Amino acid sequence: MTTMDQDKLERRATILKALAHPSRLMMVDELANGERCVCELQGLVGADISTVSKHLTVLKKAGLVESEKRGLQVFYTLLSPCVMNFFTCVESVIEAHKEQESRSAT
Amino acid sequence: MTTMDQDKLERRATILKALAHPSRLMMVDELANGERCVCELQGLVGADISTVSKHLTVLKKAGLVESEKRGLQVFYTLLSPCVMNFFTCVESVIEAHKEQESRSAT
DNA sequence: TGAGTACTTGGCTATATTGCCAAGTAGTTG
DNA sequence: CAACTACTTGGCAATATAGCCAAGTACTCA
Repeated sequence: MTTMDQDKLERRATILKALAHPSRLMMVDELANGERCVCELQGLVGADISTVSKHLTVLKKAGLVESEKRGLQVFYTLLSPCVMNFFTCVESVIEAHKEQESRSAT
Repeated sequence: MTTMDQDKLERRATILKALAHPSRLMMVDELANGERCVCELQGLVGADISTVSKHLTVLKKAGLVESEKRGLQVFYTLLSPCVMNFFTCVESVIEAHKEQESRSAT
């Protein structure tokens, strides 16, 4: 088959969508350095704890993180550090786009 | 700085968001094989041509593709084939998530 | 057990995204 | 120039996402 399965595309899109938010990117970046509790991530992104919790649910549903409750705290772990490799490419897109824009502005 | 610049996170999110749609993923996948006109991409995704055009605008604004008009047709080109590398990681997330789900269902 | 902490969920509003149709633009060709 | 093709844009309705507050759950510890 030349075209890709609709189901497969949707699952891929779900994962990319989960990453496609500034706060969630910030949390993923932080989790790349090791597990963090929700309160630590809240301190980082500076939103309501319920908002942070919902963002983490999005990441979890996508299969990007897992959580473990220990005592009063819930610790989140990044399951797929390979997503960090995305950013080299993403940055190159940003750089190329900047150049492109300044060229067209000329 | 330990936390990342808000602006940088937003630009990253914009690029990931641009990719985070089944139809756009399908188009990017197709464009990885070379430039395509809008009509070819329409045939692929099977939506209204205006819908396809708007999806392409999203990809273009993110800096992922560029367009060139030649005669009556507009040809789109993938500017950053490195995004194709994302999918190896994305697939591993999907696989790991499946296992995780079947484990927790036990 | 009762108060407190850490987190999740429900409910709501505001905003963004998606996709269609209709209308407009740009290039081609008789 | 008129009709046609390929595409883009405007406008709208349906749906999804984001974020806050309030309420609920789970665990701890005096």
